[in-house]
Order: sequence, then structure tokens, then C-alpha cells
Amino acid sequence: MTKGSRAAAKQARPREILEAAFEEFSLRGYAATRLDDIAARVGVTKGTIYVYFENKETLFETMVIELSQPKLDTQPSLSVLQGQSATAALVQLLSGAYDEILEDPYSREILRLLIAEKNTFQSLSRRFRDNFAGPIFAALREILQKGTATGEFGAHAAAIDPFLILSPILGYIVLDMVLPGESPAGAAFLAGHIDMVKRLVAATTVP
Amino acid sequence: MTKGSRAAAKQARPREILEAAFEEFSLRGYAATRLDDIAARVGVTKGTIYVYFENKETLFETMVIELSQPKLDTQPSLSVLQGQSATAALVQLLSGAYDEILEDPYSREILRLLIAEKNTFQSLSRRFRDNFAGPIFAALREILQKGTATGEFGAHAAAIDPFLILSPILGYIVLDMVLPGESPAGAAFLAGHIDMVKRLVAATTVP
Amino acid sequence: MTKGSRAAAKQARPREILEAAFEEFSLRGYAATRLDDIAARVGVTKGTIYVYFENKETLFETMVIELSQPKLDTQPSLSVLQGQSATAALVQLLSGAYDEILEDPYSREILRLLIAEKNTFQSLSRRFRDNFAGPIFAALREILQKGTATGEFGAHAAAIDPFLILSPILGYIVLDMVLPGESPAGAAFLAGHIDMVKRLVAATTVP
Amino acid sequence: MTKGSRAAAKQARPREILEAAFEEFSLRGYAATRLDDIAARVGVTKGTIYVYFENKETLFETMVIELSQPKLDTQPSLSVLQGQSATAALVQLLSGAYDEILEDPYSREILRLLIAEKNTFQSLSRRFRDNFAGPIFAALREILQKGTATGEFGAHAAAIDPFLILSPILGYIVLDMVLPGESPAGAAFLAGHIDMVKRLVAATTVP
DNA sequence: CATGAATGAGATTTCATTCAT
DNA sequence: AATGAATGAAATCTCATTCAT
Repeated sequence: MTKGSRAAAKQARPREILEAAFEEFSLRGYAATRLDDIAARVGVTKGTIYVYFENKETLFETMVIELSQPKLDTQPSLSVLQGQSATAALVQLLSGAYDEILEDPYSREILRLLIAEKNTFQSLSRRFRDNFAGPIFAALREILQKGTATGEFGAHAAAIDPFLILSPILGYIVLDMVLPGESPAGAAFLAGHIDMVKRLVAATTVP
Repeated sequence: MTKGSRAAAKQARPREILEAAFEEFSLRGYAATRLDDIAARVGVTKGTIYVYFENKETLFETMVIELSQPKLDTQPSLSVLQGQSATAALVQLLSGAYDEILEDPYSREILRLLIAEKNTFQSLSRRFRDNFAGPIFAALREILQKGTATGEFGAHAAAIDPFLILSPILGYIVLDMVLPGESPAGAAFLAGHIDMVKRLVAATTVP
Repeated sequence: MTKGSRAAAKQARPREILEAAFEEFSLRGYAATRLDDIAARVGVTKGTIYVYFENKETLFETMVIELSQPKLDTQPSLSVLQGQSATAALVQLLSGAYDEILEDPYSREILRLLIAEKNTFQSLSRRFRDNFAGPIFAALREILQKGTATGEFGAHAAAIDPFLILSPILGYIVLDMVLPGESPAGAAFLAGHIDMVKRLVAATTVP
Repeated sequence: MTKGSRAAAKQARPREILEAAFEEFSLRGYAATRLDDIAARVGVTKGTIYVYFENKETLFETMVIELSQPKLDTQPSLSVLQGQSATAALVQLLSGAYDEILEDPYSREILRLLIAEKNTFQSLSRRFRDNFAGPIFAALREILQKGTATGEFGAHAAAIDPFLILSPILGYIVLDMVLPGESPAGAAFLAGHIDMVKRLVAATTVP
């Protein structure tokens, strides 16, 4: 089985490198990270990285794409949201988003890297929009329309910008990025967020 | 007038450098920015930068501190909020925050740099918290308590985390950072944000 | 043989660099020597030096230590001096010292560098004292005492400062340093030196 | 008298700079010394140095020449040595040399600088030979011949290399340079030196 | 005479990338 | 596949020198 396990080790090598790259890049940023550090973290030498990746830029891009892949697979599909009330769907969508952010070790840091490198890696931002932000916005728009149509939400709900509803999540992430340890607990914030959104869409009026 | 102009040039030099530094740092990030580029932007040589700043690190830190100074001067003071309803104060605080973000050429980018460099320039993050975020949170907390006490807000309002109320602003900034040009217009978003907050604090109940 | 030659080249590289460093440092002094020059002398590029040495300072220190090592190995040991007359031992010690100075290509120049950099590389001076000067002084002291005890030397000999006996050697080196080509021939000077020392320790009195 | 004192200050300026230059150059060596440091020591700015000296090189050379001038003035002239015994002249010459070395604050350090910069400032070494070492050697040669002629010294004395007689002084300086604080007291060493030289020239024979 | 801002050449050091083994 | 020695381009920083005031 040595042959098999050796093959397995080789198979795992690129992933190991990507994970080490993630750690180093998120610690120091793209430019300040040295390939030496990444290699050392994996326990190989610099040259080995070039066996698997064309160059530093490719390594970075691949890392972002590869490590944010799982999230894309668990994206809310519109179909999943059917068969329940719009409110329930809303709650599920937000809860799912927080789950991912709080539990996935990569999402926050990758978002941070995208923010940091927005001018240098614009294609990654576009990817983020197309594969990640876009579908969520679409799902949210669908829910708002459905809720309004069924009278579950107030008449104004259909006109709400989906981004307004999602923005607290991003705000939460940012606070946690800039001032780690000073943001409110994730679960508490989620509860507040859901409560706020419920009030927002509810069929009540304000002065 | 030659004498005056030389003295004036000398007086203005540090500020010129800081502004050029801002442009370059926010374009490429701290590590990838070359002092050569900053110097070229000012129209001087590398050496001149070292006449005014000890090194690259100091230049960066000074730039962040200096260019975010105006904002600190326009911070909402608690006293200003007195003499008006809690709702009006809330609206004023949020409007003020948006004004600043939409009009100040620096704030968004500096926040982005803080996010990007959170591991490398932690002291700047602390500064941001103490001088910027802290006071706003305190003012907001005050407003919530006052509004609840006077019955203007619902009983639940006092317990709302101020950060929940502010988070959409940060979310807005982030979206604009990662996907420039895709965020909703600032004024429209502000209106939506204010409406949402009004509904949040209003004395109504939701299922 | 290719494998062998590459390994050999690698093995020899540090020593090559140290020798080139010696040439350049002794030509221009520590501060005025450029790593470029050292690299060019070896036939590699600047970067290669950093593969083997941490920085310029380390290179200098290592060079001094490494190239003065052979001398330490040929130091007079006290045991060698036994089994012969004190006078013979004295002559042997002095002759050995001249041999080394006249034949070793490094000693004079390294001493010169130590003199030049005494404020910048004090630890090297201490090394020189402990490993080099100290043992010779000790051996000389031993000889003086033995010669006095056996009556071979005059009674005053035991009180002679060993440094007085050795100082002409240092003086010779210095003259040769400052005015190369103007110092007397080494062999002639050694003969004169030995003669002077013999007269110094002899059991005669002077007015 | 303000005018006069101001003029005096101006007159003194070059000398002040030379002395500051001496301090800094002997602390760090030629290449590592910054004109800024010298200027700061005088209490002026870098530019002022250029008012009085053409460049760094000239400043260094002028400093060495100027600060070793007093010594040249007190050089032993052959005439002074006449009218006393050869032995007395010998003692006077050596004592004078030690006096100068022990008391003059510059001589040792300047010699050190000459040693350090022998390849870069060869003209200074030549100056040293012509103005300083040369005359002393000549005087010494004269004394040896005279002492031999009068029978005061042994017959072998005329053939002694003057440098052998002087070398302990240089050796003493070197030891004090490399290992400051470890050399014997100057007065004791002088006494030993004189005693050794007396024995050397005395009309005795050794086995 | 004195200043000190500005220069620009050059020095050390770093590091992504290559390639022979 | 993996290594690691070597490269060379580039980045930060220094400092002697100039010159307008």
C-alpha cells in the first residue's frame, strides 16, 4: 500500500500548498507573502511550489477560487426556498449565510483578501459577484416578491433593495476584520438581524 | 514673492507627499507600493520623501492618521444631539455618516487599507476604534436609551446593539469596495437604511 | 564526475567567498567595500553571497574568524617548549611568530582590519586577545620564569613584561602596513630582534 | 569688540570642524563617518562644512595634516641632541616619543587612521614617512654612529637597524589600539624599553 | 557666512523564478 | 517529483554634494 499512499500524498500536495498559501496570504497579504514561507509551512522547498503552480499570481488566484468552492456548492438554490413561507425562506437564507461565515474558516479571510487586492485581482472580484453575491441577491429578490404577492409582507417590501437586507452581514464581517474580538457574538447579531428584517418587511407603517 | 513661494512650497511638501502616498497605497496596497511611485507623483525624488518621513512604515501610518483627521473633527458630539427628538437625532447621525463616506475622498479607501493591513498595522485599527467607531457607538447608545425612555421608541429599542443599526453602512462600503459601480446609489440606500431603522425602533411588534 | 563537481563547487563556495571578501575588505576597509565587488571577484552575483552569509557584517566577522583559524592551530603550546633551554624556546617562539607573519597571507591584513575596525567590531578584538595574543604571552611568561629559575637568564628577567619582548614584531608589522616596502627584510629584522632579546635577558648589568 | 569676537569665531570655525572631524573619523573610520555627524558635533549644518572644505576627502586629509602638525614642530632636531652623551640622547629621543604618544590626544588615533586607510590615502602615509618617521630614524642613526665612534656603545651598535630600537613604541601603540586597557602602563613600558635599548647597545657580548 | 531642502547615485538586502541534478 | 543553488531585477534607504535663499 506504500505505492497507493505515496500516490495519495502526491495527490494531496496541491491542496496542502493551497491551504498553506491561504494561511500566509491572509496573514501578510499578497505582496508581503514569500513563497518561502508557504513552502516552509508545507514542509517542502520553494521549487516544489513551481511544480504545481505556474507562479505566485496563479497560486493566489487558484487558492481563492479553490477554497471558496465549497461555499458555492452550498449556495441557496431558488428551488430549495419553495415549499415554505417567504418569512421562513428569509430566515433560512440569512441563517445559512451566517452559518457559513461563522463556521467556514476561509470565507471571511478570502473576502478580506478580495477587499485588499481589489485593484490587483479584479477578476476575482467579478467571480465573487457572479458565483456568490449574484445568486444570493437573486434569491432574496424572489423571496421579497413572493412575500409581497402573497400578502405575507407589506406592500412596500417588493421595492426593498436586497442589498439593504444583506448589508448587516457584510458590516458584521468588516467590524470583525478591523477590530477582532470587539464585534458582538455572531448568534446574537444574527437574531437581531433577523428581527430587524422581519420588522422591515412587516405590513406596518412608520410615521 | 520668491521667498514666500519657497517657504510655501516647503510648508506644503509633507501634505503633498501624504496625498500622493494615499493615492498609491490605496491603488496597490502597502507592500506593493514603491516609494518611487509616490515620489514621482509628487514630482520629487525618492530622497525627498526621507527628508520628511523616517521610512515607508511611518509614511503610511502618518498618512492614515493625517488624512482621517478631518473626519474626527466632524464627529457627532453628544451635545449636538440634544434638543431634538431621538428619531431626528438618529436620522441626523446616519445622514452625517453617509455624507462623510460619500463625500470624503479618503474615508472609504483608508478603511479598506485598515482592513487589508489589519495584521501589519494593528495600532492603526486601535486608533480607528478609539477615535472614530467608539464615539459613534456611544452616541447611538445614548439616542437609543433616550428614545426608549421618552416612549418615542418601543421598549425593545434600548436593548438593540448599536452595531446592528450601523452595520448597513459598513456593508455598503464593502460592497462598493469589492464591486465598485454595482452598489445602489448612496442617497437611495441611505433612505432605505433610515426607513429600516425607523421600523426597527418603532413601537410595533412582529410575529 | 558532473555530480562530484557540482557538489564540490557548492562545498567550496563559502571559502571562495571568504577569500574574495578578505581581498576586498583589506583593500578598501569594511565600510567602503561593496558586496558587488566581492561577488564579482568570486564570479557570482550579489544574491549568491546571501545564500551563504546573512549579511555584510556576518560575512566580515566570519571571514576574520575563519581565515585566522589556521594560525590558532599552529600556536605555540607550552609543552613544545619543554625539553629545551629557555633561550632555545625563546628563539623558537619568536622565529615561529615571524614565520607565521611573513608567510601567512592573511595575518598582517587581518590585524590591520582589526585595528581599523576596533570600534565597530570589538568582539573580534576580544577573540584575537583570547585565542591569539593571550596564549603567546602566557608561553613567554613561562619561558622567562624558567630561564630565570635555572640561572640561564639574569635575575631581572622574570620581571620583564612579555609584551616588551614581543612588541618589535607588532612594530614591524605596523611599519610594513603604513610604509610598505620600507621596512627592513623580515629575516634580518628577526635576527636583530633575537639578538636584542638575548642581550635583554642575559645576566649582565648596564650602567 | 563684537566685531572682533565674531571674526575670531569665524577664524576658529575651520579648526572646530577639523577637531569634530577627528573625533568622528577616529570613531567610525573614513567611509562610515557622515558629514552630518561632524556638522552636528560642531553645531552647524552640513552645508557649512562645504564653506571651508572642498569635500569629504579634503576634509579628512586636512584634518590628518593639520592635527599632526604640532608633532612635527617638536620633532627632535639633530642639533638638540648634540652636547650630551649618545646614551642621554637616546633616552631623550625615546622619552620624547613616548611623551608625545601618551599625551597628545591625536597621534595614536591618526596613526590608526593611516593604518586603516593605507590603500585609500597613500599620500598621507608618505607624508608621515617624510615628515615624521624619516627624521626620527635619521636622528637615531646619528646617535648610534656617534655612540659607537666614541666607544660609548659596543662596536656592533653602528650596525643596528634604527627601526629595531623604535619598534617597541609602535608595538605598544598597536596593542593599545586593538586591546585598549590591556597594555602595560606607558611609563613602565618606557622604562623597560629604555633598559632594553641600553642593554642592546652596551659593549657586552652574548653567547 | 550659513542654511537645509533637494538630489541622485549607489549600497544593502529581498525574493520570485529558473534549472541542473 | 523535488531540491536548492543561483540569479537578477527591484526595493528601501543613505548620504555626499549642490544651490537658492
